[in-house]
Amino acid sequence: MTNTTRKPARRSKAEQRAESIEQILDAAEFLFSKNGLHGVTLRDVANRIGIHTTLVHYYFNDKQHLFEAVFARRAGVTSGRRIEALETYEREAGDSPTVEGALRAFLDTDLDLYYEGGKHWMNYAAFCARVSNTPEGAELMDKHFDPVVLKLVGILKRALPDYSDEDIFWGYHFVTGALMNTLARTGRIDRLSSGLCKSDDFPAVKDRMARFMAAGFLSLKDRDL
Amino acid sequence: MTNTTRKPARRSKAEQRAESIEQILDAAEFLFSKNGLHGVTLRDVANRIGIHTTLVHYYFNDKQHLFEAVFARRAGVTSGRRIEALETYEREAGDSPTVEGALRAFLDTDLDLYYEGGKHWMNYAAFCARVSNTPEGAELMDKHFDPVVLKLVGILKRALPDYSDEDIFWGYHFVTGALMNTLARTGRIDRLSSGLCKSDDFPAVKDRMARFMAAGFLSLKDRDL
DNA sequence: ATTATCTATAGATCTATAGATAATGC
DNA sequence: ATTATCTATAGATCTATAGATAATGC
Repeated sequence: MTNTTRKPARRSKAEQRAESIEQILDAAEFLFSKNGLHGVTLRDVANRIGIHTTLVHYYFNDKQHLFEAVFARRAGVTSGRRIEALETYEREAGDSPTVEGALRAFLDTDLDLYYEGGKHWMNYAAFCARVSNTPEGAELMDKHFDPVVLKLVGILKRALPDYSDEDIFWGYHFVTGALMNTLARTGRIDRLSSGLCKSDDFPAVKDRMARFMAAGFLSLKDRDL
Repeated sequence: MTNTTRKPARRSKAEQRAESIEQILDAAEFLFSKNGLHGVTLRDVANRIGIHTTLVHYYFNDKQHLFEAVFARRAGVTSGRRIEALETYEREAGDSPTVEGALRAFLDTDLDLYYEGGKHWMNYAAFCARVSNTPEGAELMDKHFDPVVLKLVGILKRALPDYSDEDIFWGYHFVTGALMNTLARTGRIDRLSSGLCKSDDFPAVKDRMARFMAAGFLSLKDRDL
């Protein structure tokens, strides 16, 4: 076996730095997804990858910064992909976008990303869901995801021109709740259904979710209240 | 002013015990709803009501027991009320229950309880939502809420006799996600909608939710996948 | 010379327990 | 006599920092 078939034993400092940072972020992402900001110590993170606690400080200063770095690392990818999918759909649909079309661009694109992205992306999904209803997570959700959500809302308004803004926003509120419950993968649906449904089965969710939610939106027409 | 118009200055030991326990549970409920199990210290709880930390130990042994006591205190009430509402609906609907009717018994009954129950019930709602996707909360959800959920699922199956169990359970999964997002009252919908919608506005949710979700269930008929 | 990593440790905080004090209950 | 509450404190753990060590980079 020649030397060319294996990685060089020596890594440049830049590579070493990048690798350490990624390892720390991966470990933190997993642990935060399970236990939240306060349920994870810097020691937990360091122990998980066999480094010293102080190295986490060296790279991230403190726990809050580490938390925000975990959130930010993948936020741009999911947000960017969905914005792109929504813009593509808008062009295709022309003057007559539908609720289901917009929701497919928004939801299916994201579910695919996590499901096809492997373990780390699934951890990130759980992380987002876990922290979405915490004080720490709330402002990060606003900061990173407001643009893509408002893009979706804009298309929904065009698809439902006679709807009030309140109806659109409350509909989105239901959609995001259902999505977060999916991303969290708590195993509750598995236990409730005696194993018939699996929390990890994002394709099963994708098969149903956009259609389900689109019908929900349409049902709000002519509410007699 | 005579003595009969005011409460007696002396409380019996039983009263004193009950009052201290309630105060501790109220404080813990509020703090856990904001920061979760790990984000709250026993000192935080004690300080909030001006007692010594050790008194929390005296009544609840440790933090985990306090947490479970907070969960359990009101779980029976919400579960019982909804089971009763579902049974009443079943009797009224006879052989032809509807999805929307079942969901109204399940959702509206609960939203009313929190909204009309005042501050403490709203805190409990946020507490449940906050911990529903945590390892600590998951098993408590199972333990306390499985019966009422399975009751709802049973009626939904009768309302949708040609549906697969998977479709029913995934539909419930969407419903509970949207409900938890409502109970959490994170303020995100407020900010997204520039104040048009309010997280606290449970009547607005009640006006839309059962109808929205019922239409979602009905849309899953004849899925071509 | 610079930077990645580790050693040692200070200082703060948290949980939990033992035992004292003060009130109620019989 | 019993029980609600407080005082004092042990022991564990956590964050954060200062400074040493070992590797890469020029």
